[in-house]
Amino acid sequence: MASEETISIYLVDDHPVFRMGFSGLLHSEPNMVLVGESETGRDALKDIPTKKIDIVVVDLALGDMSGLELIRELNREKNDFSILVLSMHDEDVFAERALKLGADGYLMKNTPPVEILEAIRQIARQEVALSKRQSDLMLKRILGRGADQGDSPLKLLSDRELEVFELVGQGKSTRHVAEKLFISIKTVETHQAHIKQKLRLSNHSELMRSAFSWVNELQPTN
Amino acid sequence: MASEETISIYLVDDHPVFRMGFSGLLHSEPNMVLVGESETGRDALKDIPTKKIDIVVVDLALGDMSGLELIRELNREKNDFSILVLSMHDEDVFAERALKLGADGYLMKNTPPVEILEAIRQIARQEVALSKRQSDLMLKRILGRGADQGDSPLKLLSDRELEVFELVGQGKSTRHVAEKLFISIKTVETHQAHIKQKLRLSNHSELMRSAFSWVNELQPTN
DNA sequence: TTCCTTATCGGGGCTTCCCTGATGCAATAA
DNA sequence: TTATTGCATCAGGGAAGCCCCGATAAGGAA
Repeated sequence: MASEETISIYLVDDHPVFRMGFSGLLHSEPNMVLVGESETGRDALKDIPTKKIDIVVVDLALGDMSGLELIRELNREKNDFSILVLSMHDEDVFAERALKLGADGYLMKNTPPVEILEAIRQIARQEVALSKRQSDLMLKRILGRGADQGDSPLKLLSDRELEVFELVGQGKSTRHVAEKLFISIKTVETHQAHIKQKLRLSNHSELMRSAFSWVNELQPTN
Repeated sequence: MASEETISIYLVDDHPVFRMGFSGLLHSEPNMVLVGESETGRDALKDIPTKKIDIVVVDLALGDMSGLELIRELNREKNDFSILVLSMHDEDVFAERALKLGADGYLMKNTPPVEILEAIRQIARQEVALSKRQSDLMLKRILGRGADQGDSPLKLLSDRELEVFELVGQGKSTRHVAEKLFISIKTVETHQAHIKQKLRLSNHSELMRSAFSWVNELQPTN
């Protein structure tokens, strides 16, 4: 618990040059040690259980499997390490998903090294590590409406709004939604406006992106 | 010209940890030296002309501008360095474009370090450096016969169309795309229309969905 | 040269976005 | 009982976007 304790780190990333850089970065830190690394999700799943590890750092693009999948697999069995995602993927899209699957932090790969090290220390203290921007966004979303909805902000939507949201996610136009529901275009527009308010989406593009990714997530084993 | 000669290398990449790894990699090579690096395209365009450089290594995702644009800019004026692209972007989509814009090699970031060093040596010898797979594909195409555009329909898109597609995938409005590219809204609309034709997308919703999933590399657009 | 692709734009009609409203209904709180 | 709140429905109007019809100019290929 004291800051003197050495943090054991395992890296899963399919970019050899990045692994070299990460290794060098940890070498400059006296109380961090890289205890192993692997290039693929499969290797990681074999290797990690054989070691004593505090933090697993994973990329999301792994060649053989998605990093998200790896996180799910790692957390399927009881373990005593934490997970930090270090990826070039848009945090707006993936950070929340990664945390839901059991990650403890999410940083983009262009994050300055000092901040990466700081995030590792945070996670070692059992805290959650996110960029200021992203953590603010999530807090706003979760605290914004009180303890009303525990998990999904979609619970804020009324039945009718959810119907509209789903059709938007299927790529339907405003007109098409109106015809499908036998109501006026103007009414659909109002529903869309309310959805944007409730989900804190600033324009129609964000609404569509949100709806698309929601519709696409209906099948995975959550 | 002889293999004894030292090769001066400049790196443009927006991932600090990757730059560290690359720097370490070159340190292990006696006849290669890293003479400078920058994080953005703008900095690179300022810095590079002030140095004596043999090879510029560039990433395609640069934050402030596209790496393709940087290559075009670098070659706008006469120079005496070669360019190696080192990117995580799909080589099927980008390798040929990069070469046409004046790059001398294209490797994916998950390439083993030895092959990266070998590519640098090849380019220093004025050869072209590509993965075996990619060079075979290009040869086949040039020789007239091959599975031409069977794999990724994105290859059908022109450079400009791909730029627009990417911005759409980032949730940018038509107006915003136009401002970003310094062209008329009408021109952006034309590009969008051509993209829809080439990718067989029937309306703007489908275009957005396709672009979203592509930029996030969830699953390659079928 | 002729043809094709690419990149750039315009007109005009229609649709959608976004804002400010409104109405009626039902459930709940004061 | 009255007031409030949330829900679902709709209108008007200006701005923006979509989608069809074009066009022009540059560059490469046949």
